Amino acid sequence: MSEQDIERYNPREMEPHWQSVWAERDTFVIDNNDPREKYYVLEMFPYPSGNIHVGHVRNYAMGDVVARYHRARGKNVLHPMGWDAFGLPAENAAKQKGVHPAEWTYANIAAMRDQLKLMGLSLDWTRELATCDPDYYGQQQKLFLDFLEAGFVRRKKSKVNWDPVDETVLANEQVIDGRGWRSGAEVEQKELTQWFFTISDFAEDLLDSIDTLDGWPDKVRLMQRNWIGRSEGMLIRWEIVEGTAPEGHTALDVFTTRPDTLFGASFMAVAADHPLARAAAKADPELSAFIDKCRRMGTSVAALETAEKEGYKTAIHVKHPFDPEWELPLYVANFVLMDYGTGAIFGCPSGDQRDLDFARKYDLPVTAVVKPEDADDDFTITDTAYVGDGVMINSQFLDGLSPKDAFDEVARRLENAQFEGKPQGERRVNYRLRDWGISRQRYWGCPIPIIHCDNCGTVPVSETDLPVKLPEDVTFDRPGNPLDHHPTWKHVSCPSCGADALRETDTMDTFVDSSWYFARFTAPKAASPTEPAMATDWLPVDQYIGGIEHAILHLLYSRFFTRAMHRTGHLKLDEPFKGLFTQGMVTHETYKDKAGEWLFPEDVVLANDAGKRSATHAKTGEPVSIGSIEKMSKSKRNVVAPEDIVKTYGADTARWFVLSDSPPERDVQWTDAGIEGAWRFAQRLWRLTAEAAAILDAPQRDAGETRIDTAALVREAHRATREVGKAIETIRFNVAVANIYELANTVGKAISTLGDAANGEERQALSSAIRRLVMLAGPFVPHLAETCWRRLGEEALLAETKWPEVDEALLVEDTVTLPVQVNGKRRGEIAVARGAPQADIEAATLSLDAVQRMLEGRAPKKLIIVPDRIVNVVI
RNA sequence: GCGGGCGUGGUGGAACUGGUAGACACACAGGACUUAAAAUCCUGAGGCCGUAUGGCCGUGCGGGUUCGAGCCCCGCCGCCCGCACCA
Repeated sequence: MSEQDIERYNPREMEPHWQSVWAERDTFVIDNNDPREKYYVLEMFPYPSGNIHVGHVRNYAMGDVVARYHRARGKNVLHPMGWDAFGLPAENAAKQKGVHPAEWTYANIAAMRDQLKLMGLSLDWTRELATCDPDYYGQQQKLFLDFLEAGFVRRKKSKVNWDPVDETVLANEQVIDGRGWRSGAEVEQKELTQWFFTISDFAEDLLDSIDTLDGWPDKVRLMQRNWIGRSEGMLIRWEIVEGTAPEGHTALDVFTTRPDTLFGASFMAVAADHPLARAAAKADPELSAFIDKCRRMGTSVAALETAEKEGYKTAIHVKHPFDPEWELPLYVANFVLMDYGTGAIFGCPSGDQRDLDFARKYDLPVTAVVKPEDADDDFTITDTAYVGDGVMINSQFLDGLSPKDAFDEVARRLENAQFEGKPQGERRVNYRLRDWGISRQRYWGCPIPIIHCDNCGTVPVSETDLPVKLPEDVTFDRPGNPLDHHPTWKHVSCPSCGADALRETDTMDTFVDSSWYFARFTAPKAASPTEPAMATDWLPVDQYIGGIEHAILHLLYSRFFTRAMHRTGHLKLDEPFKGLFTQGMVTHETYKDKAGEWLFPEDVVLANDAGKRSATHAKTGEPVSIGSIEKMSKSKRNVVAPEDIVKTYGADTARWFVLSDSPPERDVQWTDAGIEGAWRFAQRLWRLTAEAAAILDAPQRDAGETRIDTAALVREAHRATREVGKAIETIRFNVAVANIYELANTVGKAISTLGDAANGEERQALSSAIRRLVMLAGPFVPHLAETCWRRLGEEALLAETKWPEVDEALLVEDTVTLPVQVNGKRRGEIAVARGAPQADIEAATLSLDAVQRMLEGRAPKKLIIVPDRIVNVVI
């Protein structure tokens, strides 16, 4: 057959064709009543910025492979797509371009939907949702009200992280290095009344249940554990020496994880915002000034690291729980945090470096209370605190105990001691996890359905009045929240007493929107937040795929939401995501011109001269310096546009490239050579199919000799089927790709040996192998595979065809090649029958030249035979 | 500081449960086809020595366990990530 007979595969023609065929046939629209086993695969939904980037391509290509594979395995697969559509960029666009956030957002969604559709993803678009749609956020308001009623919502005054540029509140986790995660502005402390979800009440369950999430990466589980931050300790009540503290303050509660070091205490310290500090400051201007100074202290890493431990000594003293004569001074200290534990500590300088630094600065006593096992009895602390295990010293009745036993002894005694009608100490588990503040002073978010009435306080909006819709006529010409500036929207009458009242003008953190969308997808048009029966059928999500940047917040919030929705009757499970996969980023080289300006890859011409790479500017011809490989970002201009790639090479090639080579959890580097390699493979798969089809279409060659090892060809096809299936199931797409290549190589060799016709046996083997090759490639390059499938004479759509079975019996070879080692070094190999008797293997081994040479006539000391695996001769 | 991960050819990476290290791909070199180029196909290749049969070395470094270690153990080095004044 000549070259001309095989046209090149043209994705520009075939990709839209198959996409319209799938759409017309509703191939990917699911039927809830389908009795087959259900499988839910979900990729983290995108923010509608207006453009799909290559990272999205990789994320959605992965999900699509999983979806198409499981569909081929005969499952009813839910694979939906939606838009995380609320958020600040829409308001920024409104400010900068004068376009309404809704208009901007929906235009972006339309553009991105078109781009996504180019990729040929097997999505059920009938379930599409956008969080900015009142149909969605109205249901979210319903959830809020149900949570409020169930006690999962609190309103409290709290110090908040205020972003002065965005004029909004940020969650602790949205503050990175003391700066707003979006604006980058230095965050200030401000006190506001805020709405909170009581996620901290769920801390224990959220922590313990991590153990059950065995489909999650260990790394993410660990990150969540650390974030929740459980620590076991004691709450100890210290008596304040009468007359030293302001009226009404008689006790100081302290949380400690080291009650064993109680006899090493030399001072007490409270946070600047501690009620006792505030009370004392009223009569002490100097203390008041110190507290102000603490508040002004930045929260940036630099500020924290350089800030010296400082304290202000108050007149207040407390009594040691085990010795009423022992009085300790109370400091207000800048390193004590108000929102961890009780905001008060006892300082034990010998056992804590911070306390030691503080003690040295203020000349406080340092008593060692734990000495290392092997230290002398006169063990003392100089400039390093001892935090390790050992033996208690200088601690009266605790002397000689281990710290752990000392802990128990202190707990026992203080639990039995009474102070102000309560035990003086109690065992207590403390969590680092704080409640989730959701109030945001923004327009483009879900309104909090609450009305503030002077008579009735905070009144929930009646359910029949939901959704509380965002007003459309808003302006962004001044800073702050447009809802607050709106002339009429916030003025309503109280649902309870009818008096004039005000709407809550804060909207919800956008993390709320993404905390339950996976559940909404199971019944996206339901009149309630979920249809519990549907949700029960589909959830948990079998495979969730997204970026590692959401390892903590989004996933933790979603876990909390699922629990809260369970308790309010919307769901019947606690854990939303059975399988989780966090994929790596897409990176690209960076380029700079002589002036140090970043350059787009398309403006750079690369040259490779015997391994030496150089670059010049495409237009000016001036030299360009090649910089480091970085995550693709607009600021560094090291981006490629998926649309351009799809136009040039087609979606299949892009999909194939982002899934080849690099393990999915690792970063992948985008290179021209890589995408061209993928393009070549696509053409090769098409050519192999066409060549195989030509042989199969040709008249059968008369039964003559069989020129290829047909058994080996079929075996390789089955082996590849097994390996590719295994690799997809374990999300190792690069391994799947390698196995597809191997099969392609084998098929290619067979075709070139066969020429243009084959005998019956050869035809059968070739037909089987090429069909399997196309089927295995299907989830990765669906349009191309569909085209090949048709070329092979198949009538049905590949997308509706079952995954091939693996005949394990075919994979067992009759003879095996055993490597033969001498003293652990490979010296040769023998071919024996599978399961051959030891004696045969021994004989074959000993007759090897290499073995005989090494033995020099001696008998081997030992002969280790691992059946069907390896032989090792020990001399 | 605390916690976790990773380290394999020129490059991305494979390697079952401790059993032939380097699959597969990229880049490279040589060859075929072509007026030429592109495309395609074939061949080669971890390093060192050797014409070759072959030998020695080799998975960050140093030790150890084992018939056998990329994989297990101990001690280092380097890089990456998460958390970080959390009592």
